[in-house]
Amino acid sequence: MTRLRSYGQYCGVAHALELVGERWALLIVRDLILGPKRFTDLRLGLPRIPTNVLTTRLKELEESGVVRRRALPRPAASVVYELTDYGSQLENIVLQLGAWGAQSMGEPKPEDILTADGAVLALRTAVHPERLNATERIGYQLRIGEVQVYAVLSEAALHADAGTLPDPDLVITMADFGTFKPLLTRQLDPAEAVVSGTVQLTGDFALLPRFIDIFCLTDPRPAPV
Amino acid sequence: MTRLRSYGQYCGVAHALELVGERWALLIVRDLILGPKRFTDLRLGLPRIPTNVLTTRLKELEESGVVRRRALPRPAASVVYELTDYGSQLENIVLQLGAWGAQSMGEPKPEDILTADGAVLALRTAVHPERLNATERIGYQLRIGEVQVYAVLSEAALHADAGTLPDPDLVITMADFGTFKPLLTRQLDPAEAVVSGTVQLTGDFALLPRFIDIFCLTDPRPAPV
DNA sequence: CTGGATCCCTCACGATACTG
DNA sequence: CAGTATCGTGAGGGATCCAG
Repeated sequence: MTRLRSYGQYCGVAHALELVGERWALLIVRDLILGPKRFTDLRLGLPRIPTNVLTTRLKELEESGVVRRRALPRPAASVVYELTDYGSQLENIVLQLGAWGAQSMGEPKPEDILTADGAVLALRTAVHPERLNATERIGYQLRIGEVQVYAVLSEAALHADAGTLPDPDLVITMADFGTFKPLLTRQLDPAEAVVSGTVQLTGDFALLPRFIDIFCLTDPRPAPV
Repeated sequence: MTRLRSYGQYCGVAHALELVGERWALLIVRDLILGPKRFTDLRLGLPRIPTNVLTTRLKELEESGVVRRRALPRPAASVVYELTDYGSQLENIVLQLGAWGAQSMGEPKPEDILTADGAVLALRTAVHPERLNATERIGYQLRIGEVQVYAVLSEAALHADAGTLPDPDLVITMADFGTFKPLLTRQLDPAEAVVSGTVQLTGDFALLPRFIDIFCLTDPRPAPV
């Protein structure tokens, strides 16, 4: 049933692509990086995926040892999919691939969506950990189109997730999520964006440059671990 | 003609996969990492690829700005494909993907081949640059099945390529290329392999442990640049 | 409501043959 | 050498249906 199409090469890259190179597979891994998810959650994050393809991919990834299927204990009569240890080793590769792809990403097409997971991933990709300092404690709330995500910098670490923060130091709002990437790549000047109303701020305005500094996709980046 | 199937997400990973996520695409990039290649060279390195698919992929990769098609000057009435600067940024990602895939790679199947490029890539992936030292100068010649590749360590850098070396310090020969990966992952004990005849040596035997030490896929690795 | 299974259609892939 | 042409197959896309 699960026929793995071989590339006919004894090569790590070829074998890796046999495991996670099928269409949709790496996007499933991407969504699972942020934590275990149910079938339906994955569907929502991958709006165009046919359910049969999702089923097939999950089976293949499970068989490959990348994903584990786990039944939740009572009372949640449900099932979650999560990355195995082996699958988790893809995390940095997927993030780097995202950073590479983001460079050549233009305006969003009309049918494109931005998920909260996508925004969180973008923050985790873009962050420059070496620029954080231990004494600093900042809470950013982002509203990007419909999605709400937050980023907390404390103890030289980033905590980013979907949802809202109780007392953010700065709320950054943009109606169009097409604004987000130019901001992170410095194609869009923050000050200008605020003046033109493309980006709206609530809170300590002075924390915006710091945000751009910490989350910049184009600055040279020390190698991730 | 070139219809790019969209994933419908405004996300760096999704966009990256639209550029290089099609079947065979990353293997083409992989082969081009080692330098410009002609159409026929690519065919030889990708033994199972249909020529029309290779043509299509090259066009798509060119359109995506990953690959550049360049006509060679006279007298070589020919064409080569090479990575653009943007495409070259995939190098580390592809190597890391190869290291990830190699971990779960079993015995080669009967139809699998090993190309010289594959072996060179494996060496460049497996090398621990931080273990090289500036004073050391070693030339290894490897014969893995039919392929011949060499690795020269000098001035704390690795030079690996297909072909032969004039005066190697150690020649490492293995008839079956299935032996190569277990050696690099320390699943196969070098001393045992030599005693059993799976691996044959000519030259300074004492340089074999050093080889395994420098090229070890499983040891924790400082982040690549 | 979650977690799929089934059906049908289309197009990308794969194999082979052929050409400038 | 560097591709095009042709054609069959099967994986992906999309809608619908079903069991717990």
